[in-house]
Amino acid sequence: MTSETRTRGARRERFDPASYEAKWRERWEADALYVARDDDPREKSYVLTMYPYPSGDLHIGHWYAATGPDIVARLYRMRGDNVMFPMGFDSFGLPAENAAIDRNIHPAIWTAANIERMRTQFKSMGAGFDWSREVITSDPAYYRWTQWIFIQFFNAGLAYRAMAAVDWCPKDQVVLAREQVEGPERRCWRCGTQVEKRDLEQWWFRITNYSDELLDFSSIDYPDPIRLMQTNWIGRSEGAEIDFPTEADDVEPIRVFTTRPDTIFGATFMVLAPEHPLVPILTTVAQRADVEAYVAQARRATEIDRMSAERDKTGVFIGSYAINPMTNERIPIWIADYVLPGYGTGAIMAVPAHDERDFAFARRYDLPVRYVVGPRGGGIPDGAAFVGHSDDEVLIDSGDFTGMPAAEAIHAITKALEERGLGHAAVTYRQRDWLVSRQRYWGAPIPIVYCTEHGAQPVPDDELPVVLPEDVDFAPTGVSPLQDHAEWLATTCPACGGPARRETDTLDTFVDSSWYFLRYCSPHDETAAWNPEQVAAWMPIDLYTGGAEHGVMHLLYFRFFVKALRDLGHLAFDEPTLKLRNQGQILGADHNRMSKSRGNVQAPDELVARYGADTVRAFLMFIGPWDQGGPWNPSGIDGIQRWLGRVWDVAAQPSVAGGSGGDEAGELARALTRATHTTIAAVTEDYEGFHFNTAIAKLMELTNAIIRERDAGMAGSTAYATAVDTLVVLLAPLAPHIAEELWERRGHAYSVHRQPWPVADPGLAAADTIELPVQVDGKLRDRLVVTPDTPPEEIERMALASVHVQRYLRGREPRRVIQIPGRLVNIVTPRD
RNA sequence: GCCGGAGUGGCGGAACGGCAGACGCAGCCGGCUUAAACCCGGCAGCCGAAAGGCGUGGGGGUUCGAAUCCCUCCUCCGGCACCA
Repeated sequence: MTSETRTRGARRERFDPASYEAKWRERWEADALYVARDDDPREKSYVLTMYPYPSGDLHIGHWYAATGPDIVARLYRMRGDNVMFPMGFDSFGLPAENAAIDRNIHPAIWTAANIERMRTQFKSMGAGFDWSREVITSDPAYYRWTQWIFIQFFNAGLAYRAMAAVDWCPKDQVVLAREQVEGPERRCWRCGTQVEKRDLEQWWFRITNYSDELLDFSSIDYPDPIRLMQTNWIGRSEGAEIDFPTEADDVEPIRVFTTRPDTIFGATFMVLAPEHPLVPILTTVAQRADVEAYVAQARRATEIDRMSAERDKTGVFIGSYAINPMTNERIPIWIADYVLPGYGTGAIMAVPAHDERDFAFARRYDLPVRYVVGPRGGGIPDGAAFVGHSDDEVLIDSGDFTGMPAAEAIHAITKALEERGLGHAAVTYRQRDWLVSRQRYWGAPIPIVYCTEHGAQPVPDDELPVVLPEDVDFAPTGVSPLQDHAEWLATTCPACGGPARRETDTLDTFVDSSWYFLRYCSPHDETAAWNPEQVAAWMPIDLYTGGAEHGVMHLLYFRFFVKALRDLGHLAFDEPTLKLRNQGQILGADHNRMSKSRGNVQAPDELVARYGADTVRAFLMFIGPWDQGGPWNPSGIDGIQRWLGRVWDVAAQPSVAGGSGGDEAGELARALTRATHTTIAAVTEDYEGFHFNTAIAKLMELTNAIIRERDAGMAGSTAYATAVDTLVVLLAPLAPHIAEELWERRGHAYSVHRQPWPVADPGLAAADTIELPVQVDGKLRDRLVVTPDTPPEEIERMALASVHVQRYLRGREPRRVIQIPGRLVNIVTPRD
């Protein structure tokens, strides 16, 4: 904590953030300084940071995540944009329900209390959030429209109900979307428990309709890692679907997907997934017992066992044969669990010579391996799978196609099959549809009723929202707690008026967060999910920030929502945000993720009490590149405190321009003006580019320059007054409270946050003289101080005259002299 | 295994292919103080008395010049993982 400061004997008023920070926050709120107005004619700028789950307390990571976009939003605002920077809460979800179970508090009450607390904590950081637009997703006024969107999707066939083997978390007693199961051990993203497979009838969103469009990033600016994650997740593969006839009568052929139709002459057996529908039909009597045992075992095997690439491949011959359509050979049909039922057609042509997995399987069961692709120059590979398929490889032993480059044969063989009606080019994706139903209470009820006569019927719009009943037993049973609520459960069919039963599953909370950014545009509209004019005016988001951990979940889902709602005629743009930036994660001091159970959570409250909000904000932005994050380490916060104390020292008095202090035209004044303008240019660029750490370094340098000039007697000059005022304005986005307080003390009109952003004058930023490094053979040997307009011949003459250079030249003529104008001189010595 | 990102002083980190270590932290010396804290001034990559030499994970390459570009290897972090 700073005590009284002494500067050259003069006592100045203490730098005491506690004396003014709260005062200014109240003033800003009273003046609606950050409230975005729909009728503002200036250019709009929608800046958004991912809203948090109201877990109970803000930790330092929330401050870290929010301060970056707050700085940029404040920059945009000072530049004259009409900025919307809203905040809300992603308030449905399991922790509330678990708290209810553990502590016997209703989820709604627990959630409301947490929101209250976190809102207060958020307000203490002085961020320029527009709280008038706050969205709370567990509010019926919000989830009414989540349900409305579900019904739009249902009516359009984008929401459907289907039985499937799904991931089930035995601890949370709930199904999970595939994206929510993590790592090779298949753990629940929320609690870390290993998931199980269960066959359940669930609700899905048809996100795969948009797989191709989701691969297109041409109109948006996303970080490369996110683009790659999404691209890999969607996993587009081009190849062919090929039909292999079987010997059985009246049985459809086996359709396979392959990316390597060029290897078809090497297909020596077939493998079907154990779940494949043709398995019971094609299994011969002799093999039935073995096959049934294997299928049963595959069903029981956990996802983990089954997916492990390390595990030995197992399978069973089912007794019948298919015909290779190119060679007309009989090839045996096997089942094996390394073929997955959900990808491609759930069946493959096995080409052991050119696929690692098929090779391992063939080895184990002694199946034939036939090489049909090899290096152009000959030399037949042996003893391993040979996977090359470029123009450098050619087909061998492949009938009419022998000798053709493999890359060409992919298309030629596909075409030949197509002409015979046995195949066609095809594309498949790894991405699956999004499983959205959850067997828990604290979520938006799926607005569907079941009628024995009419099946699944959407709840009519005028009956929305389907409100969660309050009096339920939350104990997890594997089915939704709503199933025990007879009164809520019973309803009537919208089609016939007869008795019907409500759907009891609720929606994945990622559904809520897939459209909250739209709600912010017209948060109080009671007649629609959003007002079309206001959405047209504000959307798309100009800058969205958040954690990269949402790369294949939220950041994919919200893109899907916008595209789907566009196709349903509700939106007129293609992407939710034009620009995305990810902040790094602040880890605990122990280098682990902050979590209550680890006890490594750093709360901001005590830091704010000790240092003030501005110091905490500036410190967080100073510790390193914003997109990098890192372990929490408070050493260094005192340095930030000292710096702001020095800023206070130079700026806490009225601004006096043109006073009696120093020579206005002298070198000192020019140097300070130059420093002021180079700082404006650099800080502006750094703020915009999210390089807050270097922006702060440059603000510190300007502060140090100002102090030197003050000590040199320049404090009364116009250049000095301008430098200090500029420093305060440049500081405003980063440290809004101290900037406001100093702005007032310097005698300027409220508010610094409404000041126009300064513009650097390149003429004033230009240096009178430059220091030119002189290298000999690339190593620094001397420096020249010259004016920028010194002719190159003169610079060369001066450089060669340097004693340091001459020592290395030893009287010889230089072989070359390289000049980079304004940057350096490099003298290359002769070779000898 | 595949795909990314990253390795720079005691620490956090700077550096359009052009002065490596900006800006800070911690440290040391000095001033202020009865004293300490705060504050202020200075020093500070490593080796060396100096001249100078060596330095951006290791090795190689391109270049007048490489932390930066290329190849290769090592380590750490993240994502995906039998996807045919």
